[in-house]
Amino acid sequence: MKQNVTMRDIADKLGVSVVTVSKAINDKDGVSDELRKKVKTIAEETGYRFNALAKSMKEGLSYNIGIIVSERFTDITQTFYMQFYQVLAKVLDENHYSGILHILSLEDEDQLVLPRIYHERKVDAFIILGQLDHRYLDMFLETDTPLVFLDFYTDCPDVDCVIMDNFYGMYDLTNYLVKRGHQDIAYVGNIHSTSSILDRYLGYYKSMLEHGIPVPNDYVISDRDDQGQFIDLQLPEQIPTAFVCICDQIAYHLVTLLQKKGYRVPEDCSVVGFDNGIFATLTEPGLTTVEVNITEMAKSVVSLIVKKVKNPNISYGRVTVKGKIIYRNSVKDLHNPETITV
Amino acid sequence: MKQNVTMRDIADKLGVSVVTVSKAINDKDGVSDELRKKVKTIAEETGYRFNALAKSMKEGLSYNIGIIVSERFTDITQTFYMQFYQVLAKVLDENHYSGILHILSLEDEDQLVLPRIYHERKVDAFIILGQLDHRYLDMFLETDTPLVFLDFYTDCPDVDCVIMDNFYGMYDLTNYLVKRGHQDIAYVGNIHSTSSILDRYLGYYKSMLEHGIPVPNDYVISDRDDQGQFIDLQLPEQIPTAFVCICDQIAYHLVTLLQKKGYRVPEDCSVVGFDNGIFATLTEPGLTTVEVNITEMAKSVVSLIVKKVKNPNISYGRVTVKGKIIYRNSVKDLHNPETITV
DNA sequence: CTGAAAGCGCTTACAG
DNA sequence: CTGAAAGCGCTTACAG
Repeated sequence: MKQNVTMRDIADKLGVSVVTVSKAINDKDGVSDELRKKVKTIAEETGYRFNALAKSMKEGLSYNIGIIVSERFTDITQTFYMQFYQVLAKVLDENHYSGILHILSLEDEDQLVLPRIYHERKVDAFIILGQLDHRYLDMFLETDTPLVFLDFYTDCPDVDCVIMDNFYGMYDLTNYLVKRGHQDIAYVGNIHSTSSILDRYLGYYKSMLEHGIPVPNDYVISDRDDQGQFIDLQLPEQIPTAFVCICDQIAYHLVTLLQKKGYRVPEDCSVVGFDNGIFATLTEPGLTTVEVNITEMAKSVVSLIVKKVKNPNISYGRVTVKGKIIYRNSVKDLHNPETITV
Repeated sequence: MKQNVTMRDIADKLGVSVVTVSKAINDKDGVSDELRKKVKTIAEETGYRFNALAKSMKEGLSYNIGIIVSERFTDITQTFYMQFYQVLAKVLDENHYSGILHILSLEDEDQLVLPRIYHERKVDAFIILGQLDHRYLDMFLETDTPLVFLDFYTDCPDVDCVIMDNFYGMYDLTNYLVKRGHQDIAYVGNIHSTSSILDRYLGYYKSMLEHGIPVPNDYVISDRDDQGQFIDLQLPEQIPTAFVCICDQIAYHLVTLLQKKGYRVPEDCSVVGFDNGIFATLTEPGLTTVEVNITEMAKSVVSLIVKKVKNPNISYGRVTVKGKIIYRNSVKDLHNPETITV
């Protein structure tokens, strides 16, 4: 088999032009079916592989999308964004694009260094997965590159981003607890850490307001300091009947803590999480939680990106994707204390 | 700022040729320092970005590497390979390459469908991360693409692969237990599941043989069936003083199981894992385990790949990377029963 | 030190 | 339906 078979080779073999071969291979008009078939047969026989680079060169499009994730989100316990990346890779592939992951180091983020794949035009657009420093984002937005933020947003409504519907997700989850008879519901999470987390809090708060349930000060429990480091949880004197947690990981810690103190979950106290990640399955019982619809978000963001590559001037703004409650056994039904299930 | 600044634009602005601009930008000989400086200044001012595609076109190299991971290894609890991918992306970037992840679906693996990035020549070589079906591997090896296997190997010694030194890793870990006075050591893992796991078993077995310690039949406990599905662990009638586990995940399950049955770890029974992944930190106490040196493996594999792209005919065979024992508190020192630490 | 020519493998727009 | 010409943005090899 020859090393690098090109359209030229096929053309020569058939005594036609490369233009014709190109049309045949790409299923374009302007070739007879007969010739097309011949071309394809020869292509098959010679082991011809299309050279996407050459096409890219001509079009000025690489059909690659850069995906930027801060180093901060990649430690061993934070697997969520890598899970996300994986789905993105699949969805991009289905759309004939490839994803190139760029882990942004803390130094580069601070020094406002753009990735090499930007400087070398290796990608047509970027997806920024997870919050970055404002200065970095602002700088990035100044470039002419199509950009979509994924799983976070900024205060500028024109910037395109795809986010989970945190607000209604948590609202629905809290309503679920109320329907199960809970009135004493505490909230665990630092509401000042990210916009998503604040939105979740507001969803909880809306449900509480609507049901006329008071939220005492010590019922809003911080889980991390403003630098994002986890801190010890300060439980209220009187343990509530239910805890709503910002994410599964902190719910996992809470369940462990409660069990250590001798409380049974959900018999003595119900706990719900958010994300439906690995931590939701590690507690005993498993956590009732809200599943982030990663696949749907990936599809949205890819469809936005593809459109933006073609027309960089359109703005789509904030796109929201619904979550879904996953019912496990961490919630007690106070109306029917015997049954723990849904 | 002009949309697409090219070397042509810079050349025109300076009244020189593109050849000169090219040399200046790429720090090649044949331009005066003075001119070079001018070129770089203009490049900066105009927001010129190098077009890697054009270079690739000329050289016939994309500077992309495909990384193939089976869908099988990407579920929510298996974060190891994504962790690996992340490090690969960094190391590739340092070497001026980019990584393109391809999640291989079970169907494509079964139907022997090669990835799109292969057919479109979007990558110069492939890293196959994690065991695939033999038929698929054989087919892949038949193509002219440079290929390196990562974290597994086959029985063919010529095929390049980078693997963790499972044998000596487990050998050292078992020796450590023996030095701490353990004589009653069981093994948890299905030795028929992968070559790595078999090697780990053999490392354990070598240590036992060397120390003249017998291994009763019920001391080799399977953790999964031959399809890779986890099964319930069949503990021996008499609980040994220590368990050696194939991986942290199964060690985590074992610790949970033992604790449920009322055994304390490590007071009543010591447990060690392998991988130093997320599960090693989720037990109480944390697991003593062997750390797979992901960074070192990534560096090895990238260096191999880069060499193979330049010279596809060289074969490097099996390259082994040493692991490292991470000491936590899951092992009791039988010689000094008071102290649990190292 | 500087640059004209040729070419990487394809596609587009146009002519026949 | 078929194809000659031009070009995408660079680099290499060679001439001056």
